[in-house]
Amino acid sequence: MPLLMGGLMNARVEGLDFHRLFPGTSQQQPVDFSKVLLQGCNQSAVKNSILALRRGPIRYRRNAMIVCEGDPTEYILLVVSGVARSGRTNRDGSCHIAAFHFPGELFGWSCDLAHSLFAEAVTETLILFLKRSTLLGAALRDSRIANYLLTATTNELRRAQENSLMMGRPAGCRVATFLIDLSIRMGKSKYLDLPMPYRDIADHLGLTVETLSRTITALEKSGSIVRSSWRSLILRDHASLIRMAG
Amino acid sequence: MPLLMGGLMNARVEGLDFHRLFPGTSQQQPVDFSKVLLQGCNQSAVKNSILALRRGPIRYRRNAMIVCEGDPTEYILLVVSGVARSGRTNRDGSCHIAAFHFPGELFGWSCDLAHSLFAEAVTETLILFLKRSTLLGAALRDSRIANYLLTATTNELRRAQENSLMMGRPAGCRVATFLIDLSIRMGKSKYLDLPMPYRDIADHLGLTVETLSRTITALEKSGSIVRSSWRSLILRDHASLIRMAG
DNA sequence: CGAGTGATTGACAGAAATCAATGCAAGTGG
DNA sequence: CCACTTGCATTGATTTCTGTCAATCACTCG
Repeated sequence: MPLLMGGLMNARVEGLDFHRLFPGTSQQQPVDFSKVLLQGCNQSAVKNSILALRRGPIRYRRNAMIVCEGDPTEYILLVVSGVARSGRTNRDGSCHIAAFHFPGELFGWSCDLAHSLFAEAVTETLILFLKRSTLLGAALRDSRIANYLLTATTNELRRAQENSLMMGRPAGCRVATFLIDLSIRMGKSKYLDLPMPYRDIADHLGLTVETLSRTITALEKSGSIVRSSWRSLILRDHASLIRMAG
Repeated sequence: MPLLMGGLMNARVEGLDFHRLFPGTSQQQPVDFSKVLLQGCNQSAVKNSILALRRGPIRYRRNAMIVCEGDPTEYILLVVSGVARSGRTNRDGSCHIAAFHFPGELFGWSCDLAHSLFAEAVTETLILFLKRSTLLGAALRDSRIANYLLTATTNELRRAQENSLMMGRPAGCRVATFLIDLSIRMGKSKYLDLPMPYRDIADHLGLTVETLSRTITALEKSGSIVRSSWRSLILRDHASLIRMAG
């Protein structure tokens, strides 16, 4: 276990044995939270902000609610492993997923008192809770932490903007954009295992599952992608996908 | 001229006489930039960041380009007066407006080297250019400035999220949401003068001007709003608008 | 006054939603 | 080990909404 191994390995939090919470780790290979944090950013100073840790990590099962809309924004969420989604349920029952969150990503940040979006676990997910006030205090003392938060927020802003621009485009374009984006975020350029059900993707893209299914079938027929197995895609023709994404 | 009157009134910048640039001001009532800054935030410390001012204010005519997509992100933009829009032009010629920006709002922030969106003047607009590197340096020294930037970015993020959620909904809902939001941002609850043409609103909502026009006509027929004159609306039935916005 | 921009209205076409049924795989319990 | 259930995905038929094309109108500006 190289590099950043400070005093963090003793991060037994509130009586929870985190080795049991991290399926992939053993007592011999303790988890370094600062490493997870740094996945999202290249500023090493942020390691200190881990000290703001107060609660967690907590493990959530598939579809488990992490925070509700309207919950006080006491904590900021950091994905350690798995995938989370944030969004909103409309009064008519329809649901819109604003974003998916991958390991190393910070989300749930807000300047309001209440969360404007819910957060749920897409897969089995491990979430680290950072106390908002503590983090803000740390940011006030250490401007490098403030800069980290600024960078994280700016990235999320960029993503949200791209998303809202995409929503005005036809279905094929949205799906192609989503697939490309997902393959980049998951670090795979060719083989893509969708971690979330079609239902979620449709809710994210503002489509119905039926339209999504038809669109993916069309992409397959056109030869841009191949379905290797259940929720496993092969992006065969990157160029044509990018062309569709416009 | 109360309160914040520091040494800022002598803010003659690069040979420009800003009294000529501010139509509403005279030599006797110099403009206090920090006041404009503070419209967007309640942190008085930010006044210092005005020192990062390097270029501007510059006045733009209707539809004038302020920054292009791909321009280096050397400067952050602050709307002093008027309204600006930011967005992107697709290869097929269609245009999406990501956001409108009102006085006191900071935009064009990015962690990338190039602007991902263009910025244009909707009306006659006065823009203050804040040098990115200077502002970042100030943020490093003074964490209160960093916090101001964080707050501004978080607000923009919130707005972008709301926008992308809205884009998945039917036309009537989008228009109602937009009108309510605009009336709040412009500080009017009842009488609403649209500062931008229908073309821009349509591009922002992902609709065509025709659909927008029809939707507004429908809103008028249903009694929710009344058109008092050219681009002037009266929001007659707030409750029903909010109901439509869902 | 005429030209031009921006908004409105109508007829029509096309894309996506909706409704409904089927298929497919994983997990459950006997 | 096998029916059975359940959750997801697919496919087809039909409707609804929105975009497109085209004509007209209203207002502003030169």
